[in-house]
Amino acid sequence: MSNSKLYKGSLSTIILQLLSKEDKMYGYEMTQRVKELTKGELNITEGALYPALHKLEADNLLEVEMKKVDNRLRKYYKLTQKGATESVSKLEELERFMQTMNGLINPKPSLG
Amino acid sequence: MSNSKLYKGSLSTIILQLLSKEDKMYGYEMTQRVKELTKGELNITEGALYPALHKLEADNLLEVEMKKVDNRLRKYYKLTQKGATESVSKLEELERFMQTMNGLINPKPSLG
DNA sequence: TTTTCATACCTAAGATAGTTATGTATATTT
DNA sequence: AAATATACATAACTATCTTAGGTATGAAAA
Repeated sequence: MSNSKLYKGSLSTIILQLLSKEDKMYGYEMTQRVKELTKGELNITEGALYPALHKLEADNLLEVEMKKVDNRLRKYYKLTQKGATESVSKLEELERFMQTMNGLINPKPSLG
Repeated sequence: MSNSKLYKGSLSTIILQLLSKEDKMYGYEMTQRVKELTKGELNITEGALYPALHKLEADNLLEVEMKKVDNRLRKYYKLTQKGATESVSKLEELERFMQTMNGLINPKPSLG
């Protein structure tokens, strides 16, 4: 995924975020999209991605549609209603996380 | 630690960051400091903290000094030279991570 | 033409970093 | 006297990832 351990725990957030911007995507496409959006900084491994997709589907956040393209099978994922809601709260969670970490590395001096 | 899984992988960064601002701290003090700095958003559990401190010490990033205060034992940790260097690179890593995540949730439209 | 690379899915073993629960001990507060 | 705060610690469990493999098709390079 990356040499940095900070990405641990962020994969489902990333997937939901991708799908909130794009109606439907398939797994391999997500790895490529993330690679280009992050200029190679983040490479999602398939061993992490596919289990994560299956879990999101099992949790009813994603639904699947199979499609055959060029004689090759693709599994397109899209957000369910529940998934759309979750993607919003995951985004808020991420923003809260970043604010919190910022407050830790750059503490405001207490007034007084 | 927090209900959010995003903090997973950030603990050593946080510890090093605390110690780059404060000459020496002991474990319990770190949990309290983080709690106040994050207004309760982040509570470091002892089950996570102590093993993390031991690992940082084993990796030669921290050194220990025992002190008896009020008849209670405290283990004060401070950065080694190596730890000071590492705290800087961990900080850069965190900032890169946040930039990357920001680029994912708020992609710049490609020019053209 | 055969091998390699890209596309496209998948799982399983192992590593790692947490949680939850528990233990010890002293000091303070209720 | 009992509960809470201080201060350390470990152990069983869980979740998420890495590493390493597997299947299969199509395109490019050797």
